[in-house]
Amino acid sequence: MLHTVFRRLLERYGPQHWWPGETPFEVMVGAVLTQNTAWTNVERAIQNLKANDALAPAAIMAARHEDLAAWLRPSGYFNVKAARVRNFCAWYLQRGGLAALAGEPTTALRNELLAVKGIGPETADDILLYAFERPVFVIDAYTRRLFSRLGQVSGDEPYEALRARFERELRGTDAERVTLYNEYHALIVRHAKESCRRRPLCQACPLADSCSAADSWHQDNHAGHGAANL
DNA sequence: AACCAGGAGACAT
DNA sequence: ATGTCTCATGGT
Repeated sequence: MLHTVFRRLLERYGPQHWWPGETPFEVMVGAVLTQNTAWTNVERAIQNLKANDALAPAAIMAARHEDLAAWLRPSGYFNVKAARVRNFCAWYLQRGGLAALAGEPTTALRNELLAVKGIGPETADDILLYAFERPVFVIDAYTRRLFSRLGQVSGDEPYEALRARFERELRGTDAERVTLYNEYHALIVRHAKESCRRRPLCQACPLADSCSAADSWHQDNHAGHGAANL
Protein backbone atom coordinates (compact mmCIF):
# COMPACT_ATOMS: atom_id res chain seq x y z
CA MET A 1 0.00 0.00 0.00
CA LEU A 2 2.75 2.49 0.89
CA HIS A 3 4.65 1.33 -2.19
CA THR A 4 1.60 1.91 -4.36
CA VAL A 5 1.13 5.48 -3.19
CA PHE A 6 4.83 6.13 -3.76
CA ARG A 7 4.70 4.82 -7.32
CA ARG A 8 1.70 6.99 -8.16
CA LEU A 9 3.26 10.10 -6.72
CA LEU A 10 6.55 9.48 -8.53
CA GLU A 11 4.68 8.81 -11.75
CA ARG A 12 2.83 12.08 -11.48
CA TYR A 13 5.50 14.42 -10.22
CA GLY A 14 8.82 12.81 -11.08
CA PRO A 15 11.96 12.87 -8.91
CA GLN A 16 12.17 15.91 -6.62
CA HIS A 17 15.88 15.59 -5.81
CA TRP A 18 15.69 16.93 -2.30
CA TRP A 19 16.82 18.53 0.05
CA PRO A 20 16.98 22.07 -1.37
CA GLY A 21 20.41 23.05 -0.03
CA GLU A 22 23.94 23.00 -1.36
CA THR A 23 25.78 21.49 1.60
CA PRO A 24 24.91 19.18 4.49
CA PHE A 25 25.26 22.08 6.91
CA GLU A 26 22.86 24.19 4.88
CA VAL A 27 20.41 21.30 4.98
CA MET A 28 20.71 21.09 8.76
CA VAL A 29 20.14 24.81 9.30
CA GLY A 30 17.25 24.73 6.85
CA ALA A 31 15.67 21.88 8.79
CA VAL A 32 15.53 24.01 11.92
CA LEU A 33 14.39 27.15 10.12
CA THR A 34 11.53 25.43 8.30
CA GLN A 35 9.79 24.40 11.51
CA ASN A 36 6.15 25.34 11.03
CA THR A 37 7.24 27.81 8.36
CA ALA A 38 6.89 28.16 4.58
CA TRP A 39 10.08 27.27 2.73
CA THR A 40 10.12 30.51 0.74
CA ASN A 41 10.61 32.36 4.03
CA VAL A 42 13.44 30.02 4.99
CA GLU A 43 15.23 30.77 1.72
CA ARG A 44 15.39 34.45 2.58
CA ALA A 45 16.86 33.74 5.97
CA ILE A 46 19.49 31.45 4.45
CA GLN A 47 20.33 34.09 1.87
CA ASN A 48 20.83 36.55 4.72
CA LEU A 49 23.23 34.13 6.39
CA LYS A 50 25.15 33.70 3.16
CA ALA A 51 25.27 37.43 2.52
CA ASN A 52 26.86 37.88 5.95
CA ASP A 53 29.23 34.93 5.59
CA ALA A 54 27.39 33.33 8.47
CA LEU A 55 26.32 30.01 6.98
CA ALA A 56 28.90 28.11 9.00
CA PRO A 57 28.83 26.78 12.56
CA ALA A 58 31.72 28.89 13.86
CA ALA A 59 30.32 32.06 12.31
CA ILE A 60 26.92 31.43 13.86
CA MET A 61 28.46 30.85 17.28
CA ALA A 62 30.48 34.05 16.94
CA ALA A 63 27.51 36.22 15.98
CA ARG A 64 25.58 38.29 18.49
CA HIS A 65 22.07 37.05 19.21
CA GLU A 66 20.58 40.29 17.88
CA ASP A 67 22.41 39.95 14.57
CA LEU A 68 21.60 36.28 14.16
CA ALA A 69 17.94 36.92 14.97
CA ALA A 70 17.88 39.77 12.44
CA TRP A 71 19.26 37.50 9.70
CA LEU A 72 16.73 34.79 10.54
CA ARG A 73 13.85 37.22 10.76
CA PRO A 74 12.10 36.31 7.47
CA SER A 75 11.74 32.70 8.60
CA GLY A 76 9.62 33.69 11.60
CA TYR A 77 10.06 32.82 15.30
CA PHE A 78 13.43 34.50 14.87
CA ASN A 79 14.29 34.73 18.56
CA VAL A 80 13.46 31.10 19.15
CA LYS A 81 15.20 29.93 16.00
CA ALA A 82 18.34 31.96 16.67
CA ALA A 83 18.70 30.07 19.94
CA ARG A 84 17.90 26.73 18.31
CA VAL A 85 20.35 27.16 15.46
CA ARG A 86 22.99 28.15 17.96
CA ASN A 87 22.24 25.15 20.18
CA PHE A 88 22.64 22.93 17.18
CA CYS A 89 25.92 24.53 16.13
CA ALA A 90 27.34 24.21 19.63
CA TRP A 91 26.63 20.49 19.56
CA TYR A 92 27.87 20.14 15.98
CA LEU A 93 31.20 21.81 16.73
CA GLN A 94 31.72 20.03 20.02
CA ARG A 95 31.13 16.68 18.33
CA GLY A 96 33.77 17.48 15.73
CA GLY A 97 31.62 18.25 12.69
CA LEU A 98 30.36 16.16 9.81
CA ALA A 99 33.37 13.86 9.36
CA ALA A 100 33.45 12.87 13.02
CA LEU A 101 29.70 12.27 13.16
CA ALA A 102 29.64 10.22 9.98
CA GLY A 103 30.92 7.19 11.86
CA GLU A 104 28.22 7.31 14.52
CA PRO A 105 25.45 4.69 14.41
CA THR A 106 22.09 6.11 13.34
CA THR A 107 20.27 5.46 16.61
CA ALA A 108 22.98 7.08 18.71
CA LEU A 109 23.17 10.03 16.33
CA ARG A 110 19.40 10.42 16.47
CA ASN A 111 19.39 10.45 20.26
CA GLU A 112 22.10 13.09 20.31
CA LEU A 113 20.15 15.28 17.92
CA LEU A 114 16.99 14.92 20.00
CA ALA A 115 18.97 16.01 23.06
CA VAL A 116 19.67 19.38 21.43
CA LYS A 117 17.06 21.87 22.65
CA GLY A 118 15.05 22.94 19.64
CA ILE A 119 15.47 19.75 17.64
CA GLY A 120 12.42 17.53 17.84
CA PRO A 121 11.68 14.26 16.03
CA GLU A 122 10.89 15.70 12.61
CA THR A 123 13.84 18.08 12.50
CA ALA A 124 16.16 15.32 13.71
CA ASP A 125 14.91 12.98 10.99
CA ASP A 126 15.22 15.67 8.30
CA ILE A 127 18.84 16.06 9.32
CA LEU A 128 19.48 12.33 9.54
CA LEU A 129 17.93 11.56 6.16
CA TYR A 130 18.91 14.55 4.08
CA ALA A 131 22.25 15.59 5.62
CA PHE A 132 23.62 12.32 7.01
CA GLU A 133 21.90 10.07 4.47
CA ARG A 134 20.58 7.67 7.09
CA PRO A 135 17.56 5.41 6.42
CA VAL A 136 15.01 7.29 8.54
CA PHE A 137 11.46 8.07 7.38
CA VAL A 138 10.37 11.63 8.09
CA ILE A 139 6.86 12.07 9.47
CA ASP A 140 5.37 15.53 9.08
CA ALA A 141 1.95 17.16 9.09
CA TYR A 142 1.54 16.41 5.37
CA THR A 143 2.30 12.75 5.90
CA ARG A 144 -0.27 12.51 8.65
CA ARG A 145 -2.90 14.33 6.62
CA LEU A 146 -2.40 12.38 3.41
CA PHE A 147 -2.47 8.93 4.94
CA SER A 148 -5.22 9.92 7.30
CA ARG A 149 -7.36 10.91 4.32
CA LEU A 150 -6.43 7.68 2.59
CA GLY A 151 -7.82 5.93 5.64
CA GLN A 152 -4.50 4.36 6.57
CA VAL A 153 -3.92 6.11 9.87
CA SER A 154 -6.01 8.07 12.33
CA GLY A 155 -3.45 10.86 12.16
CA ASP A 156 -2.98 11.41 15.86
CA GLU A 157 -0.66 8.48 16.51
CA PRO A 158 2.59 9.30 18.30
CA TYR A 159 5.42 10.26 15.98
CA GLU A 160 7.45 7.14 16.70
CA ALA A 161 4.51 4.86 16.02
CA LEU A 162 4.07 6.26 12.52
CA ARG A 163 7.77 6.24 11.76
CA ALA A 164 8.03 2.62 12.89
CA ARG A 165 5.19 1.62 10.63
CA PHE A 166 6.58 3.33 7.53
CA GLU A 167 10.05 1.93 8.10
CA ARG A 168 8.66 -1.54 8.73
CA GLU A 169 6.63 -1.57 5.55
CA LEU A 170 9.25 0.08 3.34
CA ARG A 171 12.19 -2.30 3.52
CA GLY A 172 15.43 -2.78 1.58
CA THR A 173 19.13 -2.24 1.98
CA ASP A 174 20.19 0.90 3.82
CA ALA A 175 21.15 2.56 0.54
CA GLU A 176 17.81 1.67 -1.03
CA ARG A 177 15.89 2.96 1.95
CA VAL A 178 17.80 6.24 1.98
CA THR A 179 16.90 6.79 -1.66
CA LEU A 180 13.29 5.73 -1.18
CA TYR A 181 12.63 7.70 2.02
CA ASN A 182 14.31 10.75 0.53
CA GLU A 183 12.10 10.76 -2.54
CA TYR A 184 8.95 9.69 -0.73
CA HIS A 185 8.93 12.51 1.80
CA ALA A 186 9.77 15.01 -0.91
CA LEU A 187 6.88 13.75 -3.03
CA ILE A 188 4.44 13.97 -0.12
CA VAL A 189 5.39 17.61 0.38
CA ARG A 190 5.20 18.29 -3.36
CA HIS A 191 1.79 16.66 -3.57
CA ALA A 192 0.51 18.65 -0.61
CA LYS A 193 1.58 21.94 -2.18
CA GLU A 194 0.38 20.91 -5.61
CA SER A 195 -3.06 19.57 -4.96
CA CYS A 196 -4.28 20.73 -1.62
CA ARG A 197 -6.96 23.40 -1.31
CA ARG A 198 -6.68 24.40 -4.91
CA ARG A 199 -8.19 21.42 -6.59
CA PRO A 200 -11.29 20.26 -4.80
CA LEU A 201 -11.92 17.63 -7.44
CA CYS A 202 -10.81 14.11 -6.86
CA GLN A 203 -9.95 13.72 -10.56
CA ALA A 204 -7.08 16.09 -10.09
CA CYS A 205 -5.51 13.86 -7.49
CA PRO A 206 -2.89 11.51 -8.94
CA LEU A 207 -3.86 9.02 -6.29
CA ALA A 208 -7.29 8.87 -7.88
CA ASP A 209 -5.98 7.87 -11.30
CA SER A 210 -5.92 4.20 -10.55
CA CYS A 211 -9.09 4.13 -8.52
CA SER A 212 -10.53 0.67 -9.04
CA ALA A 213 -12.49 -1.98 -7.23
CA ALA A 214 -9.20 -3.58 -6.32
CA ASP A 215 -8.20 -0.46 -4.48
CA SER A 216 -10.97 -0.45 -1.96
CA TRP A 217 -8.87 1.60 0.44
CA HIS A 218 -8.50 4.25 -2.20
CA GLN A 219 -11.94 4.24 -3.75
CA ASP A 220 -13.67 4.38 -0.41
CA ASN A 221 -11.73 7.41 0.52
CA HIS A 222 -12.43 9.24 -2.69
CA ALA A 223 -16.13 8.57 -2.39
CA GLY A 224 -16.78 11.11 0.31
CA HIS A 225 -16.20 14.83 0.07
CA GLY A 226 -13.71 14.54 2.89
CA ALA A 227 -11.21 13.09 0.45
CA ALA A 228 -11.21 16.23 -1.69
CA ASN A 229 -7.81 17.48 -0.66
CA LEU A 230 -5.32 14.72 -0.84
C1' DA B 1 -8.59 39.75 6.89
C1' DA B 2 -8.37 35.35 8.69
C1' DC B 3 -5.66 31.48 7.79
C1' DC B 4 -1.76 28.74 6.84
C1' DA B 5 3.17 27.22 6.51
C1' DG B 6 7.88 20.93 5.59
C1' DG B 7 7.46 22.06 14.84
C1' DA B 8 9.08 22.18 19.41
C1' DG B 9 9.22 23.43 24.32
C1' DA B 10 7.02 24.75 28.60
C1' DC B 11 3.47 23.89 31.44
C1' DA B 12 -0.91 22.15 33.34
C1' DT B 13 -3.92 18.30 33.71
C1' DA C 1 0.68 10.26 28.51
C1' DT C 2 -2.23 13.93 26.51
C1' DG C 3 -4.00 18.92 25.69
C1' DT C 4 -3.03 24.07 25.32
C1' DC C 5 -0.26 28.12 24.72
C1' DT C 6 3.54 30.61 22.64
C1' DC C 7 6.75 31.82 19.18
C1' DA C 8 6.31 35.53 14.17
C1' DT C 9 7.04 36.25 9.16
C1' DG C 10 5.10 36.44 4.46
C1' DG C 11 1.80 34.72 0.95
C1' DT C 12 -3.15 33.79 -0.32
